Amino acid sequence: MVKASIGNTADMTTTLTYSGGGNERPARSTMKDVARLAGVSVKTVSRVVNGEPGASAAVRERILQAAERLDYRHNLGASTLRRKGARSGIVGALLQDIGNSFSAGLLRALEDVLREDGLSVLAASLDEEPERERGIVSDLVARRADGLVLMPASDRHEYLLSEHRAGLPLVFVDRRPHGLDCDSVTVDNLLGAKLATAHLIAGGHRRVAMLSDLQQIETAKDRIDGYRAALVEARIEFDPDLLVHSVRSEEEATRVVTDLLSRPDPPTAFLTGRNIITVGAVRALRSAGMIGKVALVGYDDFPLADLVEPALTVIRQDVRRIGTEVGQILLDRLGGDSGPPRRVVLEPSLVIRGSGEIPPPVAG
Amino acid sequence: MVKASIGNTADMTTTLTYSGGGNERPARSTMKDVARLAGVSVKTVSRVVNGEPGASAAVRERILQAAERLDYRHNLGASTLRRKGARSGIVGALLQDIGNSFSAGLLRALEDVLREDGLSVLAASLDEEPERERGIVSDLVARRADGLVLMPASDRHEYLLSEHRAGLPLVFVDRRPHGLDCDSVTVDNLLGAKLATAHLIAGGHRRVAMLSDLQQIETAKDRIDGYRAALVEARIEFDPDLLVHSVRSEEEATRVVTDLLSRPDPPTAFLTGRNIITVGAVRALRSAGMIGKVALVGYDDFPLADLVEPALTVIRQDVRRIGTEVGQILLDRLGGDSGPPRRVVLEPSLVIRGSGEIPPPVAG
DNA sequence: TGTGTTTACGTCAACGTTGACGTAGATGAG
DNA sequence: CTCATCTACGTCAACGTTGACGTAAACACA
Repeated sequence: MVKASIGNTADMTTTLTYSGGGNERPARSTMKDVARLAGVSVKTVSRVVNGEPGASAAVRERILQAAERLDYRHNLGASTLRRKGARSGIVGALLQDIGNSFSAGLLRALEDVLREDGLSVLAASLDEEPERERGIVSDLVARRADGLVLMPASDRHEYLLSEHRAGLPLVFVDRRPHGLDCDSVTVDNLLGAKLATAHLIAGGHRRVAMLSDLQQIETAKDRIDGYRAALVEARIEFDPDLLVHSVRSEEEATRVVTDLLSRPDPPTAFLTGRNIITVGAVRALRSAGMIGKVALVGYDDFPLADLVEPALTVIRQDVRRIGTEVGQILLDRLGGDSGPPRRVVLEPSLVIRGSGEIPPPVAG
Repeated sequence: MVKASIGNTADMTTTLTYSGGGNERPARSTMKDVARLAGVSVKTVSRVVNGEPGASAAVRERILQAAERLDYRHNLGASTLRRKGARSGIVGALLQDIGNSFSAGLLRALEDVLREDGLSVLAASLDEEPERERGIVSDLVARRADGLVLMPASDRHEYLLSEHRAGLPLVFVDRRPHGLDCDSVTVDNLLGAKLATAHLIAGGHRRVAMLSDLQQIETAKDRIDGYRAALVEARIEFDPDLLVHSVRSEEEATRVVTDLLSRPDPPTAFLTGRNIITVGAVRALRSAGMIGKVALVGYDDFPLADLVEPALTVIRQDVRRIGTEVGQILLDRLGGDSGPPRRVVLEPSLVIRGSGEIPPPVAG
C-alpha cells in the first residue's frame, strides 16, 4: 500500500464534473465590495460588521446599507484564520449511530449544553467501523474543531495522542479510552448487568440466559462480566449455553431466544444486553406464547418500555445526564481547565415494571 | 432595539476570560514549519500534502517525515479560503429535535447519503423556536455551508431568499417553504390523517376524536384538515369538542383523553396527531381500563408500536426514504443541477396492528 | 492659544494555503 | 552539440479578514 498523503488527495474528476456541471456558485460579495460601495476602507467595514467602536453613525449606516444591498455575509473561515486564538466553533460528535435513541439522546443533550457557548455540533455515525472513525477524526482535526466527543468504534486510541497533546479537548463517552489518558464519561456497565442478574436471581431464577452484542465492544464485555459476577456471588454455576454473544440484530435475537426456549432445560429468565436484543426477545416470547411466563430484564431503557406487554423491567442509563456531563467537561476544557483527565462513571439504575418480576415456574 | 450587527459581535469578556484561563491552545505547526525542517519551500510542502506531482521521491519523503515530527495537520479553513470554488464540506441540518426518532432517523439517512460525497452534517434542534432558526442559519451561512436542510420552526421564509439566490442549496423537509420557492420533501399529511380517520369510520365509528399539536405547525394543520375531510366525506357532522389542538406533552394528552372519555357522549375512537400524544393516549386508556374498548390510530409509526398493548395501528412515514430523498436532491444541486425547485411529496401508509380495528360498542 | 487626548478613520501585513508563473538543470531529438 | 521539452522545484500574490499602528481632524483644558 502506498503511503497516504496527509491532506486531501487531489481529485481530477471533481474539477471536470464541476466545470461540466454548469452553474458554479456565484461568488459572495466581500468586505472589499462593501467598502467600495460605501466609499470607505475595508477595515472600517470590518469594524462595523464586528460591532467594534470607531465608526461614526453616518458611516456605519452607509456600510450597513451597502452590505444589505450586496447581500454581504461575514466569512467566518477567513475571520477564524486571521484572528489569534480564534475557535472554529465546531465540536465533533462521533457516535455509534445517530439514529438510535441512545446516541440521539446523547447528541441532543450535548447540543443543548454547547449551544450556550455558541458551539455547533458536527455529528457522525461510526457504525462500529474503526476506519470511518479515523477518517472523520482526521477531517475534524483538519477543520480545527474545538473539541471531539468520541464513542469509539476502534479499540486502540494511540492515534489520538498527538491531537490530545496538541491541546484538542477530547471526551470519550460510553466507552473508555485505551492507550490514551483523557476525559471520559461512562456508565458502570458491569454494575448494571450485575444488578439486573441479581434481581432475577433474587426472584428465584437459577437459569438466567444472557444475550449480548459483539464482544469487542467494551460495554458488551462489561455487561457480560457483570452477569457472570452476579452468578458467582449467588454460587450459580455458569452455563456457557446460556450466554450468547455477537447477537447483532433484532431477528437474530428472536431466533436465539426461540431456540433457547426449545431446549430440554430452558432458561426461566433473560437478560438482554441491548435494546434491539430486548425487542427481538419480546417478539420471541410473544410468538412462543411465553409472555408472562418467562422473566426478562432489558439493558437499557427506551421510550415505550412501560407500554409494552409485559411492561419491561430495565437497567436505565441516564442519557441526558451523560450528554450534559460530556458537554460540561468540554466547556471546562475550552475555558482553560488543564487539570488531570476526568473519569466520570455514572451508575445505572434498575427500573422495575413487571417483566423482571415474573417468578420461575414451580420446580418440576 | 439597536440594529444588529451583521457578523459576530465583539465580545470583550471572551478575551479576558481566555487570557485569564491560562493554557491557550498551543499553535499547530504549519506548512512553513514543515518546509523549514525539510529544507524546502512551502509550495513544495503543499504539493506533497495534496498528493500533487512535482516532488521527487526523496523530497517527498523528507517532507512527510518532517510533517510527522511536527504533528502537522492540513488546515482546511485556509485551504478552502484560497481554493477557487472550494466547498466547505459542511451541510447544515436544522431539525425539530434531534432527540426524537423522526428527526434522528432523518438525520441518519441524510448523513449516509452525504457521506458518499465527503460531506459532513452540522446538526441542530430548533424546538419550534423561530429565532433559533434564524441564528443558526446565519451561522451556517457565515461558515459557507454547502447546503441547508431545514425543518422550519418559522412560518415565513422570505429571509432565506437572498441566500437561495446566492446559490445556497436549500431543501425543506417535512414542512413546506412559504414565501420562497425551493426544493422540499414532505409527506402528504392530509392524506395520512384522512386515511386514518376513514379507516376508523369504516370500522363503524361515528365519534372520532382527534388530538393535535400546535396549529401553527403546518403538518399539524394538514392532519387536522385530513381528519375533517374524512368526516365530510362520510357525512359526519364535525363536533368541535372532539378536536383538541395545542396538545404539547404526553401528560397533556393523557389528561385530554381521560377528560374526553368521561364526557356524557364520549368518542369511541381516537386519532392522535403525534407520537408523544399517542403515548399519552395509550396511558390514559390504560388507567381508564379502556384498553381494547376504544379504538386508536396513531400518527406516526415508532420503533415499538407493535409491541405495545394493544398493538398500535398507525400512519407510517418512511423516515429513511425522506432523508435519502433530501440528501439526493442536495447532491444533485451541488453537482450543478439548476433546474426548477423539486417538490417531492411522499405518501404515508396505514399500518394495521389492532388498536385501530377495535369496533365501537354496540349502540345504546 | 498651545498642547495633549480622543475619535474616526486609513495603511499595511499577516493568518495558512494554493494558483499562476518563473527558472535552472536534466533529458531527449535531430 | 543545439535547441526544445520536461521535471522539480521556487517566488509571488491572493483568498477574506483583522491586529498593529499611523494620522489628520476634532475636542478638551489650562
